[in-house]
Amino acid sequence: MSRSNAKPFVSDKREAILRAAIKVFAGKGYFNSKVADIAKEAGIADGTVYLYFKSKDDILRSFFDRAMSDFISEGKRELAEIEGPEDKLRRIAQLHLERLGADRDLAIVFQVELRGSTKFMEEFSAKGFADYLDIIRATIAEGQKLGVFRIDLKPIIVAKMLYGALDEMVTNWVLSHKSYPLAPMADEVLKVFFGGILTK
Amino acid sequence: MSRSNAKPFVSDKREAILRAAIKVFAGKGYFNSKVADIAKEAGIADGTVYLYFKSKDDILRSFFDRAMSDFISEGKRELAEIEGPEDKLRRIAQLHLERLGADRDLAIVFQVELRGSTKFMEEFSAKGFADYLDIIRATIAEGQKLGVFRIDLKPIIVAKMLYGALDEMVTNWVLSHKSYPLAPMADEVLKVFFGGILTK
Amino acid sequence: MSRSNAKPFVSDKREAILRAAIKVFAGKGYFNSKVADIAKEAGIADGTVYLYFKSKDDILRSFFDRAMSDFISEGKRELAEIEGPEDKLRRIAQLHLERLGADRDLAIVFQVELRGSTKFMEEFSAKGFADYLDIIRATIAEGQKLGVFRIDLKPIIVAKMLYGALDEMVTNWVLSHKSYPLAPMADEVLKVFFGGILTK
Amino acid sequence: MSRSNAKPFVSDKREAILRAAIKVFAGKGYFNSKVADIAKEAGIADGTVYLYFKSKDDILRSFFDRAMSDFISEGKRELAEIEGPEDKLRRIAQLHLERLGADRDLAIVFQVELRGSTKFMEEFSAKGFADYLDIIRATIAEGQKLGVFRIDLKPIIVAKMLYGALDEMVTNWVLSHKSYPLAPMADEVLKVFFGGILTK
DNA sequence: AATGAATGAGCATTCATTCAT
DNA sequence: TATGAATGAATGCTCATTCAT
Repeated sequence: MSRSNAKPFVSDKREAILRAAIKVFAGKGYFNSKVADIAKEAGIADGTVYLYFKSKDDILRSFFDRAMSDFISEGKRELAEIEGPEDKLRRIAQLHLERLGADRDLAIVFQVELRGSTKFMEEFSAKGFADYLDIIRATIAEGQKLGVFRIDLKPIIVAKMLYGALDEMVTNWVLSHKSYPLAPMADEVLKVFFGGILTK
Repeated sequence: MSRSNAKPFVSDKREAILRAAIKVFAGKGYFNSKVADIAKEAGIADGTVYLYFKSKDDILRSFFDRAMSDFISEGKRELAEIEGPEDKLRRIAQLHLERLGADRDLAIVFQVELRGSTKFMEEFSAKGFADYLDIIRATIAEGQKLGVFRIDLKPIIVAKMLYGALDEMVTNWVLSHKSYPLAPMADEVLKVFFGGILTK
Repeated sequence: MSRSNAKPFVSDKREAILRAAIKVFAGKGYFNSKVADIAKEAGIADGTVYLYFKSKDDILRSFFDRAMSDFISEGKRELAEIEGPEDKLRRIAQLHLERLGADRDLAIVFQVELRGSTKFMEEFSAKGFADYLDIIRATIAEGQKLGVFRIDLKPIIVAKMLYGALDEMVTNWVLSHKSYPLAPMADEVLKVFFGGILTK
Repeated sequence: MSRSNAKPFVSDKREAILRAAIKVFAGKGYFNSKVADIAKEAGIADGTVYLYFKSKDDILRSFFDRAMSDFISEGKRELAEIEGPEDKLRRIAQLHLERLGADRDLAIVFQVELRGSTKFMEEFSAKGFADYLDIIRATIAEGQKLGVFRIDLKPIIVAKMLYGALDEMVTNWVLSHKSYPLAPMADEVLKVFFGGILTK
């Protein structure tokens, strides 16, 4: 019962293009990348790209959609097994930095290329990104209800803070010419996030 | 006592181009903006742009250089008059959000357009941005020495956290279709930053 | 026995562009010719030109390279079958004028457009042109060795003289609004060249 | 009786522009030279050029007109004092090479820049150049009438030959990276021109 | 006469996308 | 499906020329 006649290869080439695109976008930037560069990197002809994607735009969009929904579903699965809101936030932060820290090209595209136009940004923040932020927000609200987190804070703002802090760690890591592991920074961030910086 | 012999108009046109460019960049994105758009917005001929700037690139760069150095020098001036590190950080956060919250076009360019290419990003983060982050870091280190801030935190990471949190507030504000004042969020951020989110 | 599997069309378009370019350059001058003019003359899209040539410059250069090497190899082939140096020079002069006299556009580009910038001139004189002049020089030196030509003359100067004389015939012919056959002038030139103008 | 209020300064600046233009044209070619380059070389403002010349074109044209008429009137003056056609031709050849050999910039413009477009070429050959060629032709015809030159040669063709030979000497000298005196080549050319290259 | 800031038409080249094979 | 040659719209920048001062 071979699977070789099944449909898995359709997406194999789509996958290859996507991977090639990330590499190319990460290397020279979205606007400076040519479709021909992507095709060459993927080892296919220029025209073939258009059998799998509507446009250059569509590649970036598709990449984001998939990466984000992967990330979110993976996150939800992991979070389902965790009890306390504090541990949940910890896991979110760790996942965030682990995932991006494991693939520099992906991180570059997320932190830099995806931000390069209001058009993309608005579209993205309207999509998966809002979902992501909402998971954090809900966890914080849950913690407040349980009395674990301060009740005088607006959950959405706190969520943005955490996201912003993590995001900045990634951006700095991506732009830094030094090479250091990203994931461990999650704990540093959480130390402040949970306890504040004041001595008392 | 006429001012007519002064030479105030030399930079007037340069200024006009810069303002027009920010407006145009904010509206359609750097890569989608044509030099002709900027010229028309500034009410001058296309070629005139090149009497004041070397290239389209140079306009964005010049804008950033000036905005950043203005911001930093203004910040240093204000901070010089403030005593405690806690108040200093508070003022930094307020200035950050006041300044960007007062000019949406400027904010859009800072939050979105300036991030759109590793080339710009690396150049920018190497310049004024690093100075800015360093001011925050130094203030935190100062607070640690004075015993106001926890000594078990790495100042540079804490600085990035604060910056990242503020940055995220601005980005959300810029992309949001709702219209709300940005500056007040400084206090919300600081509440968490100073005190953490845990109840105890 | 179909030719449909042959690959004869690869250079057909390149050839067409080259021909179109010569016609356009001859008509309005290299600097006044637009790439779009060439494309239209060749019946292709503007961008297609760049599939076959690196730049507008490259078209002129390619034209010269090919014309010159064709000319030289044809000349060498013909000369190989000729015995005496006198007859060789005669054949060179005839070929020179026949070839250019047969294609006015080609002649215009050679006599006028190719001379329009020291950049081109230096490049061209460094290439095929020097080879051409050297063939004449060698033939003259050979004649001197055989005692057919005067020994008190410097071969390289005599070669330049002959070339210059022929060149001037072509230039005059190209610029003249009258239409007369160019080739017959070879004999006129040679009459003087061989015998001098003095009566004794 | 001072001449300082007379009109000589009008042409002083015109003269300066012309000189500057020759230098600039010789250095970078007519099409690559900017009017601003010429103005700077002449030490005046860009706009001032247009007080003395209608256009960039007009500068080149004016230069040629003046140089050519100077050359011809000087030639006629000198020739008037010479008796035999043989000596006349010798003097013409010497003057030709002396004049151009004495001013490399002028030579470059004459040999290279002036040839760069059929437009210029046709105009020039219609003007002073035809006069120049006619002086040579007339001298040859005169020599034929006097029995000094062979009667079986067409004077106009012989004139073009001499001109072409001299022209080639100048072009080679201009393009050569070696530095040698040009004027002495006149005698070399004439040796062939008068006596032919055959031993008998 | 002289200036030089301003103009704006002009153009080589690129590259996302198409389509005949 | 896959190809890659062909397309042609799009644009940053230059520079001859003008003109208010």
